[in-house]
Amino acid sequence: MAQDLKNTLLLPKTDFPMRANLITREPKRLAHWDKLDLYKAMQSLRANAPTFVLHDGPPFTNGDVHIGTALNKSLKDIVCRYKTMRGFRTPYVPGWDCHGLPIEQKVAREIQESGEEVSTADRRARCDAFSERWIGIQREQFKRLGVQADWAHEYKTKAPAYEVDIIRTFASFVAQGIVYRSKKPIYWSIPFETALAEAEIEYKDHVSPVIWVKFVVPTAEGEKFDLPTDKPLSVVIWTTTSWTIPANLAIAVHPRVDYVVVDLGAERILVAAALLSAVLTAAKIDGETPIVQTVTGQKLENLATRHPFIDRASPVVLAEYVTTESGTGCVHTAPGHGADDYLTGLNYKLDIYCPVGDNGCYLDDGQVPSELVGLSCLESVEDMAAKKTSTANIGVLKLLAAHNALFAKARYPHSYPHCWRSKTPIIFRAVDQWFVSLDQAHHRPQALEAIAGVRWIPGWGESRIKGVVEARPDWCISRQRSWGVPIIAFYDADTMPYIDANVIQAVADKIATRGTNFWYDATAAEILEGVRLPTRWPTPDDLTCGRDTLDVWIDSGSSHNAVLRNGQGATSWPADLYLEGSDQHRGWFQSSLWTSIISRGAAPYKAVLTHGFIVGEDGKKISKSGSYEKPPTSDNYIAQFGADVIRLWIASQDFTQDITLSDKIIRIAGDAYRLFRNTFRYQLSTQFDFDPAQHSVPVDAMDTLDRWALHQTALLTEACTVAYDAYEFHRVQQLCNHFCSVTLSSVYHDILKDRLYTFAADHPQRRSSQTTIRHIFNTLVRLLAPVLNFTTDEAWAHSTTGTDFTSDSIHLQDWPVIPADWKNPGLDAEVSALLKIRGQVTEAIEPARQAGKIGKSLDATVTLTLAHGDQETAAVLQKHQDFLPELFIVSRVSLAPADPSPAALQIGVTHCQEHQDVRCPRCWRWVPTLSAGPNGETCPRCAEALG
RNA sequence: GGGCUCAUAGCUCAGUUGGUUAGAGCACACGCUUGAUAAGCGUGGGGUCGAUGGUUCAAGUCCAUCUGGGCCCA
Repeated sequence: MAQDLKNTLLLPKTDFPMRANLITREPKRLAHWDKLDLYKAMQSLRANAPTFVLHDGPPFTNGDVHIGTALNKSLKDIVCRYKTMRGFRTPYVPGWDCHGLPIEQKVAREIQESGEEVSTADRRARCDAFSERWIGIQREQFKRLGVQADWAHEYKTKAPAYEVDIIRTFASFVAQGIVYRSKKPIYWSIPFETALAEAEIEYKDHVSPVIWVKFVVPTAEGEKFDLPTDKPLSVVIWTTTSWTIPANLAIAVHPRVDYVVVDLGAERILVAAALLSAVLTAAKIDGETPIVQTVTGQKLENLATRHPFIDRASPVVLAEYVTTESGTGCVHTAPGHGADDYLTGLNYKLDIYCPVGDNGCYLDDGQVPSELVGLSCLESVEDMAAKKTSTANIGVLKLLAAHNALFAKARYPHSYPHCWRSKTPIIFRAVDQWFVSLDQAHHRPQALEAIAGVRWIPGWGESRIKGVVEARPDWCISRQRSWGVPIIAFYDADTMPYIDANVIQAVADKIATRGTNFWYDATAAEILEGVRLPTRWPTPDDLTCGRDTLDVWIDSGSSHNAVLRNGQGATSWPADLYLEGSDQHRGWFQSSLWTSIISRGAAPYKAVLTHGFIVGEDGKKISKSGSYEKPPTSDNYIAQFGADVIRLWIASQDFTQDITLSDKIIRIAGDAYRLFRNTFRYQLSTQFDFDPAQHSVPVDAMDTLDRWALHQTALLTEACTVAYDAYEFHRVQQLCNHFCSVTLSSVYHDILKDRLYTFAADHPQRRSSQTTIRHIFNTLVRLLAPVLNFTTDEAWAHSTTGTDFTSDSIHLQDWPVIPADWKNPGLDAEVSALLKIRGQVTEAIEPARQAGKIGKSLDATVTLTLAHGDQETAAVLQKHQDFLPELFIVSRVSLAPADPSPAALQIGVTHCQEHQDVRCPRCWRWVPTLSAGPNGETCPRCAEALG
C-alpha cells in the first residue's frame, strides 16, 4: 500500500555515481580527451579571439614530478582553462629545462662507477638521454594531473633550435659590447684540474695549519692614522689557508668593531679588542700587555700595511662579514681565493689575483718569491694519512718565519670542502670567466623601469625582484661544465680569447643544422670554415674552441626569445603571465628579465604571479617535516586521492603564502570534493523527467524561491569571476563550498524536495524549480570547471547526454553570463527576511525535537506571534503567508495577532496531532482531512497530483 | 646576519579607510530523518585574533620590539 504510494512519487534519479573512484575513472577521461584532441579543440574554438599567453617556466628534467611542481602546473592549468572559458585563445606551450649540473653529475657518477673513458661528446649524449627519459616520465605525470597543454609543440632547452636561440641571445650581448672577461674564484680540484660546483663538494674533517701573521704598519702610515709609532707596529691576521698568503692583497676589518694597539714590549700589534686574549694565548704571551690605543675599524680604512714577504702594500679595507668569533678580527683578504674576499676585492677595485696554476702549483709571475714557485697546494690522500700538509703551506710558513712575520701557529681541526672524486681538499681559485656587464649600457635602470611596469601578484613581488636586480653584480655567465650550451669563444696558444658577435651568429647557423655537439666534435678550423673573421684574429688553425658552457639561467632565461618570439605553438611575445614559485624572483623571473632587457629593451611579461612553497602540517618545510613514507611526488598523491582532489586541495588555500600539505588537509579537500560531487549528482537527479526545450519556465514566470536562488547564483558568479580574475582560487572554493552547503543543500534543495517529489510532473512550480536547478547546474559546473576539470566534465556529460562522456566538453563552454533578470535585489531582501525567520523557526523546533515530541519538521505546526510595531516583518510574512509552510518545511503556519503584541516575534511549536490533523501518507504533511483516491487516502494536493 | 614575507577557532579562509558581544564552511559532539542514504536536516561546544609594549575615547586592524615559520641571499 505504502509502497504503491511511494511509487507515485517523482523521486530523484541519475546514473551519475556518488562514488567518484577517481583513480580509475580519471585516466579514462584523459584517454577520451586525447581522442578528442581537446587542447586543439579549445584553441580552434578561440581561433580568432584575443590571446592570453601564459609562458611556462620549465621544470628541471632529473626526476619525478614533485608535489610542489604539481602545484605549480595545476595553477597554470586552472588559469588557462579559466581564460579559455572567458573567451581568450590561451596557447600553453610546456617547457623542459634540460642542461645543468645535477644531470651532468649523475651521469658523471655513473661513468665513474663503470670506469669508462668517455669523450665530452659522449658524456653530453648520455646527459641528453638522461634528460629525455625524464621528460617522457614527467610529461605523463603532468598529463595525469589533468594538465592540458600543447605537448606537440613543447620546448626543450636542449633542442637544437632552442640551443641556437640561446647562442643568438648570447651573440646579441656580445654585439652590444657588454661581454667581458675577468677572473672569479671557483672551487677547484687539483688532481683533476677542473672546476667543481657546490654539489660536487663533500665537507669532511680536516686538520690545517693555522697561522697568525704580522703585517707591518710603516711608520709614515702609522702617523697618518694617528697610531703610536715609537715601536714597531703590526696588524695581525689569522688564516687556515697559509698557501693563500702570497695572494694577500688586503686586510678586512669590521667598521664598527673596536680594535686595540697592544704593547708587547719590543713591538706592538693591532687586533680586535674582543679577540685580544685569544691571540695572546695562541702566541703564548703572558705578563704585562698594556693597551696603548683603541680605535674603531672604520678609522683604519686604507691603512697601508706591508705584505710580509712580497714588496707591496696590503691596505685595510672594511667588510661587514668580519666577526669577532675567531681569528683576530683582522681578516686576511685574497680576492682570488675566497668568495667574500672576491666581493671585497670588487668593492675596493683590487686585482682578482691568483698566482696558482691549473695544477695547483705557484706560478712564476714575477711576484711570487722564487722559493715558492712550483710548490703545490695539493694534499694527497696519502699526505693526509701521514698528517703532512702541502708543500705550499710549508713553504709559506718557512718564508714567514724567515721574515719574522709568523706571530703564532697551531694545528686546526675543522670541516673543509673536498673533491667528491679525488677526496682531496679543494682550493678556491680565481679563473678567467665571461661576464655580462649590467651597467655599462645602462641596462640596470632599464630593468628597474620595466619592473615598475609589470603587474606583480602579490604586490610585494615587485620589491622582492627590485631588491635582487639592484643588488646583483655583473652576471658571470660561463661555467666550466660540459652539459650545456657552449660559449662560442676561441683561444690562441697563449689562451688569449677571441669572441665576436658575427662569428657567433655564423657558427650558430652551422649548429642549427648540426647540433651543438658539432662544437665538441670539430676543430676550430672546421667550425670556422667559410666564416669571415675579424681582421685582428689569428688564422683558424691557430685557434682552439673554448670549453666553457653558458650559465643555465641563460638557457631558461632565453625561453621568451626561443619560444614566444618564434611564435612556437601559436604563442606571442611578450607573455601575459609568468607563474612560478617565489624563489624565481631571483631565478627565472630575473634571468628572463635581463635577457629581455638586453635583447629587446622591455620585460618579457606583463604580469608575474608567484606562489609559496609547500610545508608540512607543522608549518615547516616538507623535507624537515616528519618522515614521509613515500617521496612527495605528484604520482604518489594522485595514486592515493585522484587528481581532482589534489587540484581542489591546491585551490583551497591562499597559494601566495606557504601551502600546507598533510593527510588531514587532503582528507578535508576530499570532503569538499564530495560536497561538490554530491551537489552535481543531486541536481542531475532532479532532471530525470525534465526536457529543457519542452519544459523550461521563463524567469518572469518563476516561483519566488527559484528567483531567489537565481539571484544567489548571480551573486556567486560575480564573486567567483572577481576571485578568478584576481587569481584567488581559494575564494572560489570557499564561495562555492558555502553556496553548495548552505544556499543549496540546507535551504534551496531541502525546501524543493516537497514540490519536486510530490507535485504532478508538469506542475508549473515543479517545472520552475527544475528549470532553475538546470540554470544553477549549468552555472556551477562552469564555475568549478577550471579546478575540478575531470568531475565537471563528467557531470556536464551526464547533463547533456546522460552518459559519462561527451565530445562537447565542459572545457569548450563559455564562462557563465548572468541574464539581467536573474538579479532581483528586492525579492532577495524579502526572502532573506523570511530565511532569517526560518532560522528562528528551526531553532524553536529544536527543543520539541530534543524532548522527543517531534521528529521531522513536517510534524510541526508553527504559530508566529508578530512583534509589536515590526510592520516590515509583518508585511513580508503576510505577503508570503501561503509559502511559509513550504519554506519552513512544516505542515502548518499560522500568523497570530496578539493583544497586547509581544516585543519580539514569538514562535510557538506544536505537534500537528494536537490540532487533530492527519498525516498524508504520500507527502507526509499533516492536513485536516484526507480523501480517498485510487491509491488510497491522500491529502487533497496529492490527490490532485495523482489525478 | 641581510632582503621579501607569513602568524585570526582542530583545518581552510573572511574580517572594507581602526568603531557594538570577531564571522563562514569543514571537522567535532548530540539529535532528527531513512523519499539525495558510502547521502540529507537541525542544534551545540570551540578563538585573551603568535607574544609584549605603545598610539588612540576605541586596535584583529596603526607603530615598535620579540617569538616562531617560509623563500632567496650571506
